[in-house]
Amino acid sequence: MTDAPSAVTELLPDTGSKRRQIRPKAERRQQLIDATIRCIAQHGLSAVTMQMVTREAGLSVGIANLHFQSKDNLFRETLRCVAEEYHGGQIDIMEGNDIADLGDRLDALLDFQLGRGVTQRQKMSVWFAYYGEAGARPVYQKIVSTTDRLAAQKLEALFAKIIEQGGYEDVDARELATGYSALIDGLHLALLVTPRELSKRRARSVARDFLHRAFPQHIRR
Amino acid sequence: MTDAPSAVTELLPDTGSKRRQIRPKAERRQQLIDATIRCIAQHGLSAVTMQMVTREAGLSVGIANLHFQSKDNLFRETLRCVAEEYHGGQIDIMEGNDIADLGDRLDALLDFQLGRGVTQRQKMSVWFAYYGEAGARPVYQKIVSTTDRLAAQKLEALFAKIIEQGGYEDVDARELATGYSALIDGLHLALLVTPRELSKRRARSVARDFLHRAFPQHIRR
DNA sequence: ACCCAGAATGAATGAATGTTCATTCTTCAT
DNA sequence: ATGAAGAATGAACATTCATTCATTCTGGGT
Repeated sequence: MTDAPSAVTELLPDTGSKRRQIRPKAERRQQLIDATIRCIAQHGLSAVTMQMVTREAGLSVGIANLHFQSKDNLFRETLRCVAEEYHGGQIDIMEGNDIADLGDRLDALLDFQLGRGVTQRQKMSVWFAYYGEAGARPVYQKIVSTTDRLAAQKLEALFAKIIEQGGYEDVDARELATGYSALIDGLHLALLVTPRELSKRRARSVARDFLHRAFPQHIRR
Repeated sequence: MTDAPSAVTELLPDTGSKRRQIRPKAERRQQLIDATIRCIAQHGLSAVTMQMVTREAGLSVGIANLHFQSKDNLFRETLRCVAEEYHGGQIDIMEGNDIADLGDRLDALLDFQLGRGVTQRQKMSVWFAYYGEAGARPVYQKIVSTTDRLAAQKLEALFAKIIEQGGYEDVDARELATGYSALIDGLHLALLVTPRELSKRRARSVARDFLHRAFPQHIRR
């Protein structure tokens, strides 16, 4: 994210330097996606223009269409990027075996979901901006639901293992996984819309409470 | 859409009649707000135009600015309308004394929140379309949080009464109310974005499960 | 030193959209 | 019947935006 100007390219600190830089396609794409995320967070999806994005990226207007063909496509790819980062992070924690204890693994998941990385206003804004349009745009639904389903399955599997290990009665893994996912989404929403009413600290506490009530042996209050 | 050029203009009663109707201001305002809701649900907030809304309402383009001054204002009023309907409905149930038993009252609340009226795709779409922009638009945040806070207080009070009545230990009313609200929001979101994965029936079941685990004597499985 | 593939630019273009307002029409009190 | 108040209309206007493309520039290969 930090725009380190590639080592010691020039002696001048690049103040207003308009020297044209040629960079590989992949790098420019990421640069534009990052700028799009910042713009959506600051101005809202519906107010974002191509000029805004390219200026934010420090590039010219033409370049967005060069690398993404259209605004629509740029927005789709941005959503895909955010979705993969979020769901990918969850899946890594859930299926990685670097944390042996199941309770600890669940804790790590919660930390990821409500920790610094994900609950930055920027990322949350983007997330819900797209949800807001998803009702009318099947494309967005598809992008999200593809990765979403995989994460949901992993979560259900983790819950099932915990249920088995703890010998919990009257608890359905699928039902609980659905509830937990919804709870996390709802907390993200509250953090975004009414940050005054809910601190991140309390959000974590609320989520832990949910897990504690379901798996008292694994998650302590 | 079918532009029937009224072959028999005068003889038919009013099929495709373009007779100008004059109605009181309040009625037209509601008519435009309803049309706005339908448009947002169908096309997404960012794609809605004034022409779209006024055509949907069966009126001319100029009338929106006559009654709402600007598109921005029309959108604000639409949000206010939806927010008041949702939060008002909840508050009526929670503070009304027509349901004596607290468990039954909670049940009624759940039915309202996940029942026909609220979870219509139309209303949900509008709801989240605004949430999506809320991060960048303080005005929207304010409109929602005003009514939201009141509903949250009522819910907390209801939970507190139930906790007292049931003698539940280790349950904090505020914490639980926050969690329940977040859960409901999250379920709405899931119903909107991945309706294939979650039926309304299962959403209700998930929410009941949450309440059952907290208040086993009041809410049965 | 030279060249050229292709990365980058930004003025120009055309389409779409919010808003205005001169005009038309409806209603109702008189 | 008549007139006035104001509700409703929609063509016109100014603006904004996505997209294009002729041109410029860069860096690596020879």
